[in-house]
This record gives sequence, C-alpha cells and structure tokens, in this order.
Amino acid sequence: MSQVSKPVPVPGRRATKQRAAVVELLTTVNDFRSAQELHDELRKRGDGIGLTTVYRTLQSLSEAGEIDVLRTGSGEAVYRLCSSHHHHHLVCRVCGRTVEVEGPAVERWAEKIAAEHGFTDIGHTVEITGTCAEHAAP
Amino acid sequence: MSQVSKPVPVPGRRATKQRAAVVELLTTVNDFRSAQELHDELRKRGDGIGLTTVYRTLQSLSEAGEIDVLRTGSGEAVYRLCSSHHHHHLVCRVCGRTVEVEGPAVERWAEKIAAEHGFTDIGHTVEITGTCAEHAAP
DNA sequence: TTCGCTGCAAATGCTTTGCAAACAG
DNA sequence: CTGTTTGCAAAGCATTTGCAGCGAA
Repeated sequence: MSQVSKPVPVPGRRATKQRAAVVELLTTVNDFRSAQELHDELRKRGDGIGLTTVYRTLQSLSEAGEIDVLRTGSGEAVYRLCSSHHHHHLVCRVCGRTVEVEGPAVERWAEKIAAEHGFTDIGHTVEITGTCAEHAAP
Repeated sequence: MSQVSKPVPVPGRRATKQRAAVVELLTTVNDFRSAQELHDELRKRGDGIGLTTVYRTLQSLSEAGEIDVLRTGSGEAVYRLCSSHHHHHLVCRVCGRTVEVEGPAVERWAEKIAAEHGFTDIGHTVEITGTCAEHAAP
C-alpha cells in the first residue's frame, strides 16, 4: 500500500509558555480582544512576551481553527476562542454601546444557504449597527 | 451674550468632478470595491484624481450614509453604493470564490432585535465563510 | 473673492518579516 | 543535538494628515 506511516506535512506545534499564556488569557476573557490589547494585558501580568509572538500565535491558532477572527471598523483584527457561546453584536453608531445578541435563526439560515451552494465548514459574522434610544435623533 | 451669529454648523458639500467620478464609477460597478481599486480604475479611465481624494470622498460619502463600507479579511475597506439590491456574501476560505445571497429573514431578524433594544436607523453586515465543494477536505 | 477641495509627501497605526539567540522534544 | 519558536528591529500596507495651490459658488 501507499500507506506510509509519517509523511507529516504538519509543521508540528510546540508547547511553549507564551502560547499557553495567550490561550489562557483568551479563555479568561472569553470575548473579542485585539492582538495589542492581549499583548498589553500579558505584559501587565508579568508574562514576558513579544508583540510579534502574540501576532504569530494568534495567526496559527486561527489557522488551526481554534479562534475566531473579525475586523473592527477601525481596521484592527480582534480574536476570541471559538468554542464558547456564539453571539453577535448590536452596536450604537453614536455612543459605541454594545449589546450581545443571539440569533439561532441566523445560524440556521447561514448553514442552509451555504449548504445549498455546496459549502462546508461554515462560519459567519453578523454585525448590527444602529442608533440607541439615548441618542436617537428627534 | 456670548451668542454669536455664525458658528458655521454645516460644512457644505461641493460638487466637484472628482466626487462625481467616484459616484459614477460606484454606480457603474454596483458592487464592493476597495479605495485603491477605485483609484486605479479612475486613473485608467483618464480621470485625474489622487488616492487621497478617493479616500476622503469615500469617507464623506459613508458619513453621509450614501455608501456602505465593510472590511475584507485582509484588512482592506471596501465600498458600495447603498441603494441597490441588498445582498450578502458567501465566500470560500480556500479559493476566495464569492456567491451573492439574499436573506430577507436576516433583515427582519436584525430589525426586530435592534428594535427590541431601542435602536433605530438600523444597518447590518452579514458574512458567511466556508469551504466550497471544489475545495472540501476528504 | 472666498473657503472648501485637491493632491503630493510625510506620518500613523496595525501587522508581517528577517535573522540570531533561546528552547522544547 | 535539531528544528521551532521567540523577539527585536525594520519593512510593508492601507489609510490619514499637513499644507500650499486650485477652483466652485
């Protein structure tokens, strides 16, 4: 057979304390954070880690499908552990207030649409923006 | 009193050929384009326009609510005239193939959720990502 | 004639890359 | 040991800003 035992095209991830620290922090906050915020937080905690490493770790985690990535309006990328409870954001254009909302219907709709087009391994991003009651124009 | 007569509240937009060219191009393509793509296209056409102006025009158009803006995975911002038929994108993570999909249900869901939280003047962004049939892992 | 608009060049801010030293396996 | 990972410094990109000249109202 052509069944070889180890063609290992996978680089082979190593367990370092920096990687552990990033994952641990993401687990703790369980919400979206930018690479720089995570870096600041880790340094404050005393974990000696470079910004470059944070970026590279986040990139490899996202490639491995372990974290979700999305872009903020200002062009920053924010990351969050995949797992957890999936929710979306409703954000006020004026004051920036954010409300977390759930949308089982949307989840199902996205899965269905994607499946209809032959897509698999589906993920999605939904962002609702508006003006909150406090700042509605008269 | 300290009540002066002209604190000049409204900036007052002017009609320039550059602004017209940007709007005209957006009307023609009627799809999302990055600032740099729009700039290249305009120069090829012979419209003398600076990249800075394209950026500033797009920014003022989006503040005026005349165009939609969203961020691509690579951190670029893409713009499209608001009007037109509202649709969302289903994009393949591997080959980048994009399918336009509609989601009346999502539109309604977004409106409802936002209204429940006292939000008005609602807008939303939905992006579905997945792996298309051509590139599905075995 | 007025300001706003334009656009070049330079500055910003986020993210990535080059490379030598530190480290896990 | 051997190949990864780290992290500093520097490079890359998209986007923004400073400022002098141009042009629409």
